[in-house]
Amino acid sequence: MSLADTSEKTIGRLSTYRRLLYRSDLASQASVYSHQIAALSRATADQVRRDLMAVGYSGSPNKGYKVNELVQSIGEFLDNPAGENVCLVGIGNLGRAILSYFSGRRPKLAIVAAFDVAVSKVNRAIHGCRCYPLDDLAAVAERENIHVGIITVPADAAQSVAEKLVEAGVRGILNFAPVCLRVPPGVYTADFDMTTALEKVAYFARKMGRN
Amino acid sequence: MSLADTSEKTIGRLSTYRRLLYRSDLASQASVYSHQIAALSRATADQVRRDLMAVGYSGSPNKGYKVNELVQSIGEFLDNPAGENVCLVGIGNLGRAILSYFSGRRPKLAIVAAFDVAVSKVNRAIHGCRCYPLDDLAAVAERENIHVGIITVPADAAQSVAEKLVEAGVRGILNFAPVCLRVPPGVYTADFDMTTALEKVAYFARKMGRN
DNA sequence: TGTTGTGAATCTCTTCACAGCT
DNA sequence: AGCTGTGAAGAGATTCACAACA
Repeated sequence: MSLADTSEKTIGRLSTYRRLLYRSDLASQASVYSHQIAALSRATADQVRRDLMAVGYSGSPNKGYKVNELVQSIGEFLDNPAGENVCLVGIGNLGRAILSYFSGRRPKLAIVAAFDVAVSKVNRAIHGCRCYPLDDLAAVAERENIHVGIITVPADAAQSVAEKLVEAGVRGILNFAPVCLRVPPGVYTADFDMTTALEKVAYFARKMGRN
Repeated sequence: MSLADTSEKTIGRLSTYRRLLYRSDLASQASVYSHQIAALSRATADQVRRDLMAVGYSGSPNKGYKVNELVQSIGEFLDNPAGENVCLVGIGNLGRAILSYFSGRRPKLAIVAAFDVAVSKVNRAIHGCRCYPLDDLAAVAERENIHVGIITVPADAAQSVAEKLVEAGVRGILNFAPVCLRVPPGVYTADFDMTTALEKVAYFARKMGRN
């Protein structure tokens, strides 16, 4: 339980290490070295060890880290022990794809409600997730104890949805709309824009060709 | 046309500035100050000016930047003047959502082909994009002059798809599968994992609540 | 006065280097 | 010998501060 803040980059990498450990053939081994984790991810062995300092789990020299203990320690560091209920606003193509992606995947980080303004899209279940009218957001968020939200509405609706989420008690927002949300202090926002991601890839693909 | 490398972060922000300028009410104004761009994005005015140094477009003191010229200069810096054709591999829920997202949006950065191994999904058009069997990738990539790819296949197929893309001449990959791709030097890869993105938001949402 | 463009300082993150362990 | 954990150095990104300008 370190008191120092952990950087966004480290948190992202810890999440990645855990996920890669689940899947890889290393999961069947009893123990793993930092350089093996590095080989799976985009990190160096140094960086892996540095990141693991934050979680406070120590490996042993010459034996490395016990895989199951390491995964559990990362979980204790990253996850809310009580679980985290998430909602999604905007049941379009992307919203549905995300519901499908998370469906039944992680009980401790589950999308438990989806919202939309369109009457035709609500009052049913999509990929196991209940859909409600946007007007019910505050009530459902309180009832279901939701503190994290995903925004997949069009750009011009995103800011207004963000404000409704904050008012409903949401403290963290993952935003896929192509705007930068303005939220009060105490609320964390991550913007992910598909166009920017693709433009970056196209730019560096072209630049690397030059050398 | 600066010879110095520009950082990934700056490229991402330049893409963001341009996108925000398109949409905001600033687009109708003749000129814009760095602090106005900063207010739309998550950057500071200092950072905006520093980033714009890379594109080589100069504003004028007391009048700022001419919006149309600025947008055009960023375009000349970021975009391939010949345009960039993109393909997508993996026609699942997420793949279809991405096809829909980019459909008709940017002629210079268009998804012109989609691929899947499932026979039932190919030989038709989705959101205006032609779908082919994965085996046709090399032929179609050459014919359509494709050098950027998007991966939306399951985790265990992603590495193999990445290798096929590279062999077909792709130099940049945007990967949505939850693995870190191994690609040869000269190929640029960006991994975006939805679970990691959401876990980061949940983590910081919880931490901020403490203070 | 209020802005741009940019050197210099600061802050953050990564990598190096190595002591200590098994 | 080969690993972990970590102080210290180095690299990279951001912010400060201010000259030049309109």
